[in-house]
Amino acid sequence: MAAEIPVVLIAGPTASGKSALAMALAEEIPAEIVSVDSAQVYRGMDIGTAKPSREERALVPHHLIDLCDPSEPYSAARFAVDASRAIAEIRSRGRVPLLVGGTMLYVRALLHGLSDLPSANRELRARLQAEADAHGWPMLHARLAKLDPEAAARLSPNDSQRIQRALEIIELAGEPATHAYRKRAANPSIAGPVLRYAMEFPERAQLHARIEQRLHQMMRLGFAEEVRALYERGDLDPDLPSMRSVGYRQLWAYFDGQWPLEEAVQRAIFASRQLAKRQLTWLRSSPEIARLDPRAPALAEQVLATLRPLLN
RNA sequence: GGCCGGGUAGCUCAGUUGGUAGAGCAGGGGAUUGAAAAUCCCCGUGUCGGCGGUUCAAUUCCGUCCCCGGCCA
Repeated sequence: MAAEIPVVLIAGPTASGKSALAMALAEEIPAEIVSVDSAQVYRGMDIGTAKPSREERALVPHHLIDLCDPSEPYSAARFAVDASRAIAEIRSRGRVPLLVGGTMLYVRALLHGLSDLPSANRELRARLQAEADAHGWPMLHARLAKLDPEAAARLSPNDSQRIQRALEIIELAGEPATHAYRKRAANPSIAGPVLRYAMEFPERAQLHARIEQRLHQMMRLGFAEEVRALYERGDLDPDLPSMRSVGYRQLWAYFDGQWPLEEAVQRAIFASRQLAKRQLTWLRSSPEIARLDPRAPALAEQVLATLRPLLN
């Protein structure tokens, strides 16, 4: 039965070798890759997101890549829908879905689900942002404290995004966000067995070295030219989710004349390390995810040993 | 060789009218429900270049030496 085909999750911080493992697995079993990556969904953002190459994509079908233009925001909710559909389709072909990526909120949305809440509202957010620009987020936090004391207590007066979202839910749902969460419990978006793995170097320094090497490699491949093309389009701005991505943000500031290229590169490396640290924090709160040492010999075999028996 | 600046946290620097010091960045830890590669919270002991001297007390004043800039020879 198709739904019984296991799904394999390969998570882990940036530059930890997730894609290489996925490709190695796909050589051994009939599989398709589902990207779990909030930046690879954007078209024209290839080098800086370490998007799989054309050759890799010809070898193994990849999903949830190049879904939208950098001018439009994607979201965790859309991901949950898109990913569960992709997983169902792959299973219906009798193949194994490999979920590969480091966007841990997306992993969570898929594995644990999201509550059924109103989606983002562009006009409302613009209005709240304008208020924040005029009076500061602490003022909006104070307003939230009146409408939903519980939510306000959880949030820092400076946590712009979550304050904005909480106020958005209240306005659109007509009730405090805290109540809405309770009434609409989250449900997992995928059924059936899920093998969970995460790539994690035993030493942080090893990851840091790989991150730095990879950023320099991206520069050699023309990362700066890629960002220049986006910068010169004229219709994008640095507040867009796409342009806030690691590397793109720093290179954008370079083209904007804020600092020299060398500094932009150094800052991009810092931002990558900080991203990796946050990804590892997510991972630590998920002990049910098995750890793999990226340098271990015959890595793919370790996973296949568990996976193969489930495929018959 | 002479003169002038500097040598303080991994880096860039502030500061102490003498009572052993603090910011930014980096780094570490945490949170994480439709922007998540985002957003936010917490964490700062380091022979204050070395050695002497003055002093109850020196990173701070004095001497000397070393190192790094700049200018002059």
